[in-house]
Amino acid sequence: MADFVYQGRVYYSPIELSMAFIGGTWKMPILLALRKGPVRYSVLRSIIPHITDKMLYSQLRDLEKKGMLTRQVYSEKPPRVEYKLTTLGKRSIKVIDSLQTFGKHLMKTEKVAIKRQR
Amino acid sequence: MADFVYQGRVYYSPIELSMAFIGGTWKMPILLALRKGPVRYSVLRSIIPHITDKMLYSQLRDLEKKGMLTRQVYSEKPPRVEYKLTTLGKRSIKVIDSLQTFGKHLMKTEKVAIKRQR
DNA sequence: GTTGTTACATACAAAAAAGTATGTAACGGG
DNA sequence: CCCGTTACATACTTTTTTGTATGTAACAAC
Repeated sequence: MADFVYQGRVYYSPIELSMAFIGGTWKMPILLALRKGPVRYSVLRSIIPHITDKMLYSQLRDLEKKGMLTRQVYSEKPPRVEYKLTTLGKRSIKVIDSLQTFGKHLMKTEKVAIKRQR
Repeated sequence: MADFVYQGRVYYSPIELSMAFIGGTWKMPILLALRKGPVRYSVLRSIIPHITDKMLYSQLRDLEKKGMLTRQVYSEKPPRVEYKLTTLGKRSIKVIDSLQTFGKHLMKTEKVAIKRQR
């Protein structure tokens, strides 16, 4: 497989390209949060544990740029903005489900300690 | 989902744990290279494009530590070492296939430019 | 006895990703 | 008129990941 370029970066394989679309700490949690339909910015921030404004904002922009989701602004008094999966974004869900299934299996079989909440 | 700890690191979700096992630039190419059976160190280095000794070595050690593969040493004159998937490693293959399928789809539909070899 | 092969191993530097802190604009409520 | 909410936006720092360069030990071939 020959190397290729996407958005100014070099990739060595289709897998690497995949990871540019759904990899990193926050893209998959964001995509999963949108699987049932459009969700507001503030809701995303509240339902995704630990995420900060900076990461939510920058990952949403990146996912939008890559065609994984669309941003819809409603001109209301307190502004309302909703994010929604595109067809491509929906296609990524089955891949993410596969990763999640594997991760749940690991949690059952590996030495994983539940962390106390505080 | 509560946070949990594995090998001294905190994870927020099963997906993050999955990525610890197969994520990064080199783990998936290595695992795929082993799908048909045991492969020697030198063969891995020659069939995985762009990988360096340092990355191959450190990723093999990490995958071994995580129980994804086993290392078998044959005491021969020029030493021979073979790496082989465990049951867990084999289980990861279907997840990686899913990512690869998604990546191939992206290559067909996104603005991807093939890079000239040199 | 110099070079080559096999399979690592490590020091150090660069690059990429993520986190912290702070700010903004347009309102609305009290 | 000060505070809170919504949805960003940016500067800066820290952490993590990856890459570069170099070295080693045991032979074997020439």
